[in-house]
Order: sequence, then structure tokens, then C-alpha cells
Amino acid sequence: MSATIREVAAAAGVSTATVSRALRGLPYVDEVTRKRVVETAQRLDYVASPSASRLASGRTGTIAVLTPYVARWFFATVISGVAMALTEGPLDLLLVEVGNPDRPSTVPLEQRLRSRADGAVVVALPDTYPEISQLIEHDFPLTLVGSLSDRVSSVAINDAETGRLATQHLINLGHREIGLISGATSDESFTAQDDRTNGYHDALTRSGIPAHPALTAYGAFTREGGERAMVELLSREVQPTAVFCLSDEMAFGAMIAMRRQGLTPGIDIALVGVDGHPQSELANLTTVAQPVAEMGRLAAVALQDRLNNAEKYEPRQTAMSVELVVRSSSAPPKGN
Amino acid sequence: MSATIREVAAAAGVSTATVSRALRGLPYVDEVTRKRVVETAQRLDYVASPSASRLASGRTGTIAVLTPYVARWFFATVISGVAMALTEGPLDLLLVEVGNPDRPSTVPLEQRLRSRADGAVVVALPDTYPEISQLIEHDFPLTLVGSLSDRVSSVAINDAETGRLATQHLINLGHREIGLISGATSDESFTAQDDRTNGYHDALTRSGIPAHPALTAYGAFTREGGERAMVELLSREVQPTAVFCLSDEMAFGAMIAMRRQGLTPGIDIALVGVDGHPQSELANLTTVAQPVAEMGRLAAVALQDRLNNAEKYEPRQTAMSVELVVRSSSAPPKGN
DNA sequence: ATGAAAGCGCTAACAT
DNA sequence: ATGTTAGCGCTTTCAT
Repeated sequence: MSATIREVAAAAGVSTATVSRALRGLPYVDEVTRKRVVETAQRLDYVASPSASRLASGRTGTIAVLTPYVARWFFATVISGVAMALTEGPLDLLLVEVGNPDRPSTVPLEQRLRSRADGAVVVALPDTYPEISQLIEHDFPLTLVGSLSDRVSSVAINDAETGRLATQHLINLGHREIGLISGATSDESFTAQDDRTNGYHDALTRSGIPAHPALTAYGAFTREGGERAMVELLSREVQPTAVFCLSDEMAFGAMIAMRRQGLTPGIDIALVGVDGHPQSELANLTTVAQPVAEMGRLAAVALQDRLNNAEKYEPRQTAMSVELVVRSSSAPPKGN
Repeated sequence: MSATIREVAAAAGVSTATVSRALRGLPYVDEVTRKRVVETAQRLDYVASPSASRLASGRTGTIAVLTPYVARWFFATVISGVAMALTEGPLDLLLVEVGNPDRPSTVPLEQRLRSRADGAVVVALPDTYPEISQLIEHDFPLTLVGSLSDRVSSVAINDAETGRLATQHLINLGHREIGLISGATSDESFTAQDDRTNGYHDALTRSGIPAHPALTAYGAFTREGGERAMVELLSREVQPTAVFCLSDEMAFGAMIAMRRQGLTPGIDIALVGVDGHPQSELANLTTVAQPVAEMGRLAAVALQDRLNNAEKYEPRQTAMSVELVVRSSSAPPKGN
């Protein structure tokens, strides 16, 4: 086993209280004493036991990342952004899967977090999501990324604007039959979906283009889902000349479906996605790119700010700007 | 704050010891008593404080994932596999970045883990990696994924075989000038690199094809790196008719580089990658696929086995089988 | 500036 | 089957 604070205290000829103060950089410790303590600790290879200091102090020195998925690009990238922010300090990163419909958790989230983390960064879940809402009511420090909130600090893009931007781009190219590949019929779990969809409808309306329900299909935000959705769209009576996919991964699926039917993105049907996924370049996919890792980092920073300012804390919304990256998957309709 | 074990004990009319036993499912507790305790705990919304029980028991109930990257596909997917394995039990998942050359850590790994985790799953780092080796010497319970070891349990593919398989496939198609896009000149951090490279040379030798040094370039296992590596290969005197990329992501980069020069994968130059990355289908990339998430899951299970069998523990090597998925990026050389 | 001492909330002998 | 009790290794008043 490793040394305890008592052994360090004895070796340095001071009390355990002084060791604790010296090592944590607290005031009221003579610099000479501090130096001696630090050296002694190093010599004895002493590291404070987290469990002991957590128990005594009530703080865990841990922040959790609450996310429905860990491997999908958007989520993994947010997590890496959070990790980036934490490498600066001594905080631990606890990874917790929440809200993954495929793997419902048995233990209430609030219990799984209690005394385990001082706060959490929530990925892509809105403040209305039951378990998240409950945490907020318990005053558990939270920060959201991918969804805005007026109850806690949040970092996200303007999803409605994103939907408008993508759709307007297609309209500008001359498209009028513009399809939509969304996530699910109605999913309260991801506000981004509804907002982007509203932006889509908004852009159509502004240009006096009637929205046709038959031009919408659902792809669950996965590649496979996007593939199925495109197959379905292609089997409908009304055919789109362009399709707005609510995520790049669904757009990739749509591309696969098109290719299977001998269709070429940008020639037979224009395609636009959302995310700025690393693979969008190779796929030649036009996309509305968002700075995902940076969003994760900012959310982590905001959370730390809140933890360090227990009292004077005000929820802050950070809207990141997006960028339309035009590639060959979007071009004017065939006739033109 | 939440209830303590003493309040539960008082409310249930038993001692704290009995509450502890009852709630943890230990033997020697009357079923009637247990029921009463459980109900009382529920009513008081009691959850044992992790810090307190960790301090008292010496176990952390946490396993760490040690990984150089969290957002890259392979790594994120392994992590999700680990998370999958942990949803079964009550273990916490601590995410720790280790061995990322871009973000060297100041605190020694052994100190960052001490009293924080009962064990760790190591992603893609070999048992010879200094910090990992040190942990093993300290008898810290470890399990590796992506690299085999005879010191601790490990889950990986046969990388030499993978290299041979990919290269032989190209040879069978009629290629003789077969290039290689590797990670770095000599990187002890990823044994997969050397093993796959050996497999490549092995296959060439078996077919009596001399390996030409000018046919190798380095791509750091990233898309951007793969792109640069391919640009370099294309600028060399000797031109390959096929290139074996040590990862799919580097192959994607190579594809981008080719496209920029008006070259088509599978027509002008054949390409094979390794991983079975989700995007390989859309990219039409021939690849040697490995079951990454499953490997992460198995590594986590192996670690738990070790933690539950402190004594009778034997390192176990699990070799996963790979599958060559042939797509249009690999075809016979132009002349044929 | 430093020390003494009382917990923090559990678990694990040991006793009964 | 259940209770008593001594820690686990720190942090934090409160003294000095």
C-alpha cells in the first residue's frame, strides 16, 4: 500500500493538518514548511486517498458526462472535448450512459450520480428529458451541449437556423421538391430534431413552397436508418429532387441507398447533411458544420465555472455559429 | 442531503451493520429483516455514499479505461464496448486519456489511478508501453485490447495475419508493386503497426516479391496523415499499383489524395484498409474487419473476472477472427 | 503559522 | 441472525 497522510506528517515533523494544507496549496502555510512537506510527500510517494478526502470534504472532484451513446461520432467528439477541458485540472471524468433507448437503466440517474460527481455535462439531451429535469430540480449542477436551456448553462448551435440554412441552400439551387430525412416521428429526446425541422419548414414557407408530408421519412439519426429512409422516399409517389438529412450519418446512409439504385448524389438528387462529420469530405457531402469538440470543451468549462461560483451563478446560453460547407452532393435539379 | 446508514438503521430498528449486509445482499440476514431494511432504505431514498464505502472497504467499484484518444472510431467503439459490459453491474467507468502524444500528462499514471479504480482496460497500448508496464509491475489489474500480452489478459486480432490477408488479397489480384501506408517510422506505442507490417512483408516474401522501401509512407493513423502519405507515394519514382493502408481512416485519406489527382481507387490504384469502419461501405473500401465493440466488451469482462478471482488468475489471450470484406477499391492492376 | 481532535459514512472483525 | 465497535484516511473547525 501507499503512504498515508500521517506518515508524511511524521516524516516532515508537522501535523496532518499542515500536510493537508501544504499539499493543497492553501494559505497560512510557511513557504519553508510547504516545501519540506511537498518534498517529503514526493519522497514517500504519497498521494491523498480520493475516497478519504471526498468523504471528509463532501466534494468528489469528479464530473460526469451523461450521454445516450459513446461511439457515435457526435457524442464521442463531445466527450473528447470535455476530456480536453479536464486535462487542465485534477478532475476525474465519469462516463455514464443515459437515455439510450436500447439500454434502459434500472437505477434512477439521480442515485447513480449522488456523491459520485460534483456536476455533469449532458450530451444532446434537453432539459425537458425526465431524468435531466429531475436532476435540475435537485439542484445538481448541470451543463448541456447540443440543446439550449434557460434553466442551466448550455452550448449549442441554432438548430432552426441550421435547418433554414440547409434548406435555403437547396432552394437557391432551384429545388422545390425538397425531402426531409428526420430522426423519429416525434422524439422529445432530441430538440435538435424539431428545431431543424422547423427551420426546414420555415425556409420552404418563406419561398412559398408547400411542404409535402410524403417528402418526409425517418432515419433514427443512424446510417442504417438514413438508408432505409431514402429507400422509402424513393418508393413514394412524389419524388424529391433534393433531400435535407438532419445528420451527416443519415446522409451517408441515404447515399448508399441511392447508389444501390444507380442514382448519384448531386446529379439525380441533391443531398445536404448536418454535422461536418470527418467523412463528409470523402463522401462529397454538403453539410452544415458545427464545432462539436469545442462545444464539449466549453460546456465543461461552464460547468467548472458553476462549481467554483456556487452562489453568483447565472445560466448562460452559448450559441455556436455553423458553417455551410458546399460540396458536390448539392447541385441544381436535373432539368436546370 | 440524503439519508445516512444510521438513519436507516434507526428507522428499521436494526444496527447499521445489518443495514449494510441487507442492502448488499450478504448472507446471514433474515429474509424478513432484509425486506424491511430494503423498504426503509427506499422510503428514505437512501443510497450508500460511495466515498464512505470505498474508504471503508478499500474497493472503488470503478474501472478505468486508459486510452490515447476518445473520439477516434476505434477507440470510441472500444469504450462503448466496455460501457456495454458495465451496464450489467454497478461499476463506474472512469475515462482516462493516456499516451496521447499531443497531450502529455504531468501526473504519473500510477498516481492518477491509485485508489481511484480497481482495474483498467487499456486500449491499443502494448504491455511494453512504459506507464502500462509500470502498472503491471505494481500488480494493478489490467486487461488489454488491441494488443496481446502474456503478462495480463488481452483481446486482439492477429495483426500479422491481418497484414498477410490484406496483402495476399492484393497479390492474388495480380499486384506486385504494393505500397504500404503505415503509422510512424517506428512507434513502440502501437504493436499493431509492426505486426501488420510484418504480415505485409511476409506475404510479399512468400510470393517472391521484393519489398521496395520507396513504397512505404507514414500516415500517423489519421485521415489527414493518410492523405499526406498517399500524396508522397504518388510523388515517388516507383509507383505502386496497390496500397495497403494499416487503418481504414488512413485509407480514406488516401482516397481523398487520389481523387484530388484524378485517380480512382480500384481502377488506378487498388486500396485495402483495416478496421471495418462504418464508412468503409460508402467509400467502397476493401477492408479487413475486426469486431471492435465486442473486443472492448470482452476485455471488460476479463477484467471483472480477474477482479473477482484475485488469486486463481491466469492471463488469457483472446484472438478475435477478422474478415476480409472485398469492395471495389481493390481490383486487378490496370494492365490486366 | 501550526496543532489537536472531531467527525465524514461506511465496512468488517468480533462478540453474542 | 444481529449488534458493537474500531477503524478507513482524510478535512476542517477551533485553539493556540
